[in-house]
Order: sequence, then structure tokens, then C-alpha cells
Amino acid sequence: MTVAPNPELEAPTLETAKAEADELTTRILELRDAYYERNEVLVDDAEYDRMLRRLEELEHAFPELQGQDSPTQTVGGRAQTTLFAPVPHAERMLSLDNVFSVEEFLAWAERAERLAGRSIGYLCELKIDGLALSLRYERGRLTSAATRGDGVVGEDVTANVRYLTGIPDRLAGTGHPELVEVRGEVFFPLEAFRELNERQAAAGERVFANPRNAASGSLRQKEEGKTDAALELMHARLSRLRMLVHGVGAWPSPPVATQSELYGVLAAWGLPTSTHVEVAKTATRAADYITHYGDNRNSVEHEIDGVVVKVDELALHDELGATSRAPRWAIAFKYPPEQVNTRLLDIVVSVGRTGRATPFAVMEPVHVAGSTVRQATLHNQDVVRAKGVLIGDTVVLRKAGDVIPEVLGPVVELRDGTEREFVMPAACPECGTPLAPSKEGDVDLRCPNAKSCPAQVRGRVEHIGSRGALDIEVLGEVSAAALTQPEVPAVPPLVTEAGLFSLTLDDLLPIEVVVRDAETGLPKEEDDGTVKLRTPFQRVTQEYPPEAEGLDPAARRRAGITKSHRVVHPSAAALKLLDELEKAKTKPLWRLLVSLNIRHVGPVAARALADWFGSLDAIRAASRDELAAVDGVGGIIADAVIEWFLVDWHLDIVRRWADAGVQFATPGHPGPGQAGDAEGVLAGLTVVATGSLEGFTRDGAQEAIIRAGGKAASSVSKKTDFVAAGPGAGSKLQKAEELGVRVIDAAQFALLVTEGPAALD
DNA sequence: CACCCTCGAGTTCA
DNA sequence: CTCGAGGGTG
Repeated sequence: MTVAPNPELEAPTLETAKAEADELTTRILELRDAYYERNEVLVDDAEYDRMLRRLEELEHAFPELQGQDSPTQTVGGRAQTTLFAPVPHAERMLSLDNVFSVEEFLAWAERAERLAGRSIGYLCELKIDGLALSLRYERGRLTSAATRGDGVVGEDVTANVRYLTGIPDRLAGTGHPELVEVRGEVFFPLEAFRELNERQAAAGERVFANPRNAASGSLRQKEEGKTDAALELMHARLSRLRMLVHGVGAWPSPPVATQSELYGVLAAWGLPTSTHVEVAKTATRAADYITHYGDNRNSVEHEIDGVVVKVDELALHDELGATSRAPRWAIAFKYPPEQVNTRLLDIVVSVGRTGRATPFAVMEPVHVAGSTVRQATLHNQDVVRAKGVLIGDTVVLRKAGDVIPEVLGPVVELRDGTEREFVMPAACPECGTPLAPSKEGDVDLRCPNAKSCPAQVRGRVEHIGSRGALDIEVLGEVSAAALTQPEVPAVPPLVTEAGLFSLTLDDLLPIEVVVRDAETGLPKEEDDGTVKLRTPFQRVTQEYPPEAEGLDPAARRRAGITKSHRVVHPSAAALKLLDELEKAKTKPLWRLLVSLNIRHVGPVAARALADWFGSLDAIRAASRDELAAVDGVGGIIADAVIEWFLVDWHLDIVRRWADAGVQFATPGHPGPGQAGDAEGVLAGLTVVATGSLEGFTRDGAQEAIIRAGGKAASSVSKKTDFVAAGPGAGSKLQKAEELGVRVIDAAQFALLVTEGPAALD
């Protein structure tokens, strides 16, 4: 990665400024060319804007650098003349200046208010990540539709635009102007985009990197030379596109005083306007709008890359005027990009607790949507092939649902020939056992060495400690690794999970683990070149012998006690772990079942089995049919349970845990199938909890639902009776609103689980 | 047998 | 959170 010279530290001379400006100009024009001619995004928006701004800065400092054809003086790219006919816009389509922080936005507003000489009302709307389009209506009839092009001349896409849903051929109402250009944004709704890509992938066609590319690609399709079937497909695709309008051109004096009223006129004409538009009385309120949608970016049906804030009063638009490139009465606030480019350094294979070998991407650390990402899963070798990424590629990275990093694909243009293909290893990277599919024809490869593959043992031990299983504090990734793969002693305290509940302080104290660098994952070294080690379960202090207790330094010297000596104590973590293990021995049966790592048996299936049978012995004694008769358990899970009990070392786990005092039975359970049906205020009701509910932890909310006799589901469907949503609720809340499921807040939820649904009204 | 609803598994970072 | 796949229902 190259670091740009910091302008604050180094004042450029005319000469260095010219060199830098030339380089920036070349690069920006290249990028524009790629974007507008080939519909490709080589760098993310923020990077592009940074380059453009730096060029502006330089031109500001050295006006002599600013030529006629500087990218700062032109908008967008050249109109594409090869494919679509050029259409001149009656009024120029300007782009907007950008700000990247609330501070910058407020500074912009302050300047506008100073120029206006009074306070201003602002119209706030979402900046759709789509394609700018201008619709030309003459006496109410749609005569042409054009892309932005270079702002002066666009491309004629009228024929395609007629297939879009929601764009009237003839405006509603009367009294339309002789000529008006309606400006807006065309986009692929996220849902439709996902479906489109699924179909493209299924048909072996290339998938689109993002909805904007899909929108642009769809609008630029040509009818010529297509078969009837292909034509139908093209029209179907166009009909999935949507447009939202947000302005007019070539209409000198609209009969309204504000931008918001103008939107009312457009809506009355039957044009689609956004439902997310708000008028803010002050700049601070506008800033609230910006932060609100920054936190809820994915609550909208289309991708948004920011917010556009416009001065609401139209009279002020003329007063504030425009630069050659952008109006002064509007500003675009850009959110940090959700998609960035970074380098794919390597593809490494990890082995999980079930033995599945999963390739993941190791990348140059990069900031995306609020955090630094260096890894992302690639699922399996088919996915690696489907994405077409090579080691060494520059790849497009995004956060799916704003959380999970996902590699979208390579930037093929930036390859230099040194990239190499990923080859799935034939053997387990941790234990060397040859990998094989568990079933004939399975894509996933597994390490068959379940009993002693270090990765699998570590994974299983970690799983036992996880919240969905025995919920043992301290026993997480780090401790699990320390117990199963320490540097010292040579024979680890845990060879399998069978010994977990027989661990003693003497087992824990000697453990030494390798200290690894957080960034590289490589072992750290001491100054003398040896590997740096740490003792997680012991704490060493320097102490004087007991007889020196209470003596001051001079007295100690007189008594001849000069040296302190090392005393080894158990660390807090060691004591906590043993205490937690002790408590875990009597946790509910379903938690123990989950801890056994039986395939397909997670918290829900385990609860069903535990409630029905009441003890592990009863489950073990049950036949396949008896198991499958339990609600929520079918043939496959029944088989998995039966097969699990046929393996010697599995039985060894049960035996040794029981010997150590683990209770594999629900006290007072009357026997298989004898427990009565769940009763309680929520009997027969399904409730989903999402977001952070005040007064409940995530698991606590689930627990409360079950304790009240209700069903705690993990996703929202028609069968859901209530969705309890707190701050931070995402797609589930949206789904609930779509399906018309009743949504309640934390306070109502607390009432619901104690008093029942009747208490809500 | 074809759906829809769920669950389980893998996964990232502060 | 998303994916694939099991379970159950019409």
C-alpha cells in the first residue's frame, strides 16, 4: 500500500503540485472511463472523491493548474455514443458536492445560512445508489428518457425505460408545462437484485457485483439480435427496476415555493416519489436524519450511499446559485462505503468442530462499514471457483447485512499475471489425515479423524463452553486451545472432551501457551529468538518468606533475608473455570445434550428430546421410531442420535462425565413421554425477540418466553404471534411489519411473559 | 411431493 | 446474518 504525502506536513511547490495534479487527472479520467464506458468500479467512491478533492485543493492553491478539461470542471464521463443515441439535456444535469462527516455538513449549512442571511429549512432524502435518469415530458407526454452522460448530453434509453413499472407515459392531472425534465434515480430493489443474481448464477451467467451495476447493465441492454425468449427475459428484468424522482429541470417557474411542495406536484402527476423524504426545520435536525439512516441503512428497500440535503425554499436556490459543477443549495452526505477493494493475500483452510474444511480469505486489513476486516469465509472450493478469485487478486469486499464480511469477486482489470489459483488441500491442515466427503457427492470435505484431530477437539471443547450449550464462562476459544493444544506439557490435559469434568488445579497450573501476534497470527518471539510463552492459569508473585512478614527492608537486611522467591498461585481464570465446571454438572439435560456434539442436535432438538425422555439413559434406550416420534425430531436426527451412541469413545465421554458427577437426568421427570404439555400464559403462542430489549439479555428473553410456555422462534413468519423489538432490530422487525405481525417493545414484552397477551390491551 | 418454516453451522469484530 | 438442509404440513 502506498501512502499519499500529507498535505499538512509538506507544503507543495508549484512544481510538485503540478506533478501530483497531472497524476491525479490521469487516474481520475481512467477511472471515469472504466465507470462510464465499461460500467466497472475500480476504486470505491470514497477513494474517488478523495482524489477529486485533493485535485480541487491543488487547483485552489495554484489556479494556474486548472485547465478547461480538468476533471473538476466536467461532470461524470463522456456520453456513450457507440451504443445509444446522444440526447442533449434541456437543462444541464449537475452533480452534487460531497461531505463526509456531520461537522462538514454543519459547516456547509452554516455557510448557506450566512449567505441567505437567515435560518433555513432543509429537505432531507436518501441518496439512492443507482443510476441518474432524466425523463422529458412535453405537454404531459413522455418523449424521451436519458442517462446523465456528461451532464450536458446523455444516452437515449427511452425504449428500455418504457418497460419500467411506475413511470407514467402520460402525466396525471392537468395544467402540465410545455416542457419539463423530471430527474430521478433508477435502481434495483434489493430483493429483486438478489433474485436476479440467483437466476444469473443458476444459468451460469455472470453475477452483478452490486445493485447499481445491475441497474445500469439492465438499462443498457439492446433489443437487437435477441431471440424472443431473450427479449422476454430482458423486459422482465427491466420491469423489476424502480425509479424515484427528486427534482425537475427546464421548468423556469414551478407554481410552488418549496422543494417539498414540488415533490407534492410530482406525486400528483403520478410520478413515484420516495416515502423517506423529510423536511428538517434546522441543520441540526437534518443531521439527526443523517445519523438515523446511517444506523438503519438496511431498513430501506434499495441501497443507499448517503443522504441528500436540499435547501427547501426555491427562492433561495437562485440566491445561492451554483458553481460550474454543482449547486450550492444542495449537498450530498456520503456514508462510509459498504464496499471496498482490498488485496487477497492468501486462501487458508480451517477445520471446524465437525471436521468440515473451510477455505477462508486472508486479506490486506481494510476498513469497511465501521470495522477493520482481514478475514472472510469462502465456504468451500465450489464457492471459491464460482467467485473466480485468485490469490493475489484485488477483490471487492463488503459486509453482508452490515456484519459479516463477504468477498464478492475479483477486479479482473487489476491483475498483473502473478496471481495464482487456489487448490484445495488433500489433507487436513491440522492433523494430516486425508480429507474426504462424508457422503458420496458432497461438496464439503471433512477430516475423518474426529476423535483426535486437534482442530476438532478444540472446536468441540469450545462448543461445550458456548452459550447455546453449557454456557461456561472462561471456556472460550483461548481456553479451549490452551487445554487441548498447549506448548507445555507435551501431553495436553484434554486429549478429548471426556476429561473435561475431571480437570484439577494440578492439570491447569503447568499449562503454557504460545503468544501470537494479534495481526499476523504468527508466534511472537523473545529477544533471544525463542518462542514467547504465557501461563494462562497461573500467576507468579515475588514474595519474602513468612518469617519476614511485617518486617521493613532494614529489618529484613539485618535478619539476613535479602532475596524474595517466586510463589505460584492459580490465576483467577483457573479458579473460575473449575468453579464453572462444577456448576455445569447440574445444568439442564438439554444443555448437556447439546454439549455432546451430536449431529443435528442443537438447542431446539435437544430441548425436545430432553423434555420427552427426561434422561440420557432413556434417550439411549429409545428406538429409532421412538426418537422420531418426538415433535421436531425426524428420521435423520433419530439416526444421528442412534449412530452417536454406537461409537466407543462417545460412550467414554458419557461414562467419564457421569463419574465426575455430571447429572444426565432431569430431577423429578416422570419418564419418557410422561411430562405434561407446556402450560403458562404464553401456551400456544410463538414469540420472536430481536434487538436489545431493556431488562433482558438475548438468551434471557428466549428463556422468559419458554418459561411462560411459549415458543421462542428464531425467525419471523406468518405463524409468529409477537415480535418483541428493541433498539438495533434489523431485518426481523422489517419482516414483522411486512407480514403484519404485532410488534411490541421491551416493557410490553416484560408484561407479556409474566401476565400473558391479555395484559397488553 | 412441494412447499414453508425452522434449525444448525460457520463466521467477524470491538 | 446467511446458507443449506431437516421436519412437517397441505
